[in-house]
Amino acid sequence: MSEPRWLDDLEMAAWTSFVEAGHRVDRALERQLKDEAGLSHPQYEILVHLADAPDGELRMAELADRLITSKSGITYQVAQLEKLGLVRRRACPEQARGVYAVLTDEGSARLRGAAPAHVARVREVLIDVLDREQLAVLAEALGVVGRRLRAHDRA
Amino acid sequence: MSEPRWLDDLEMAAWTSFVEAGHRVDRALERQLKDEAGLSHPQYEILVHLADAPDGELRMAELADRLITSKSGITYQVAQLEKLGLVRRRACPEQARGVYAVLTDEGSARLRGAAPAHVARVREVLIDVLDREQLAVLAEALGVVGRRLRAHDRA
DNA sequence: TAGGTCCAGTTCAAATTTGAACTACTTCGA
DNA sequence: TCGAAGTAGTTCAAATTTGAACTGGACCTA
Repeated sequence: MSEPRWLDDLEMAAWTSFVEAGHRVDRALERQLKDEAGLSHPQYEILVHLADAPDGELRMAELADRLITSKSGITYQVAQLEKLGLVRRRACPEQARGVYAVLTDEGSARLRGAAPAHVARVREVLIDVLDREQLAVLAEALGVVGRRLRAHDRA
Repeated sequence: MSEPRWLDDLEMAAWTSFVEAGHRVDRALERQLKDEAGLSHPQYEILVHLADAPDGELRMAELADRLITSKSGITYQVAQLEKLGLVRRRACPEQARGVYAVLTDEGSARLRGAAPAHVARVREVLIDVLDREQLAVLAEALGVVGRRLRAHDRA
């Protein structure tokens, strides 16, 4: 290991802000969803990604990749959502070992009901606090960071 | 609930980038610390905050606030670190019910050993990917987001 | 077509995290 | 000086998360 290059003041400020904001926003939304929709954040995210997908269905591995969590975590959370009747499993017709998670009508309704309050909170804690220029830089800068790691994670 | 104001393209891009980057960076650092230092991210963070504090000690509640986690979570992780000999508990002399977590010499040494590789990874995944202007906007924008929520959390 | 290697998901045990009691001390206010 | 409310941490059970092993097919390749 060579000489470490420590972070200067600006770098440190960017780093700590990023970490703190990430954690606090997470917690705020976790609470909001639990209180107002009775869903955990991972559960809500699963519903969102399914709703976005064509036919409201996605393979388990695809879900794990999008939620940035482990395969077993997805198995568990999809099982929870299945108990709630919000998601259904469907064997993949071609790939024998494949499984689709499918959004049910009830899941879709639940998501529609939960979304407005969730979006309102997202605005309140993040979006509406920033101006357009800041949003643009965030989108661009963190977009690059995310894509680099995503590519690396898949490799 | 009034009409929800949905997110426009820019807002949505900022939001999803923020969430994805947050999760992926977290995971990358989690792995790095576990592999190269044998510490979990929360454990590492505790050591960092203690090292920053005067006399290397902090009250349990103060740690919980800085790590943005629950009180019981701190009790648990400090217990883990105590088993490893990296942290020690000390009764607070004045407030009878108070407890300090204190960084031990061994904890301090472990942190010094772990820091260079950790910083290198932080640079690799986030800092060195961005230019100075982007870092400045990140620090400013997310700084505001974090401080607002921190104030709210304490209230 | 036998044997090897991947793959997609699941299962399992262990570690962690959470919130809700609970414990004991402190601090007020009457 | 009594008792009600607060504080600071801990404990506990339940929920979640993780990685490692496992399962059963699919896909080579000789």
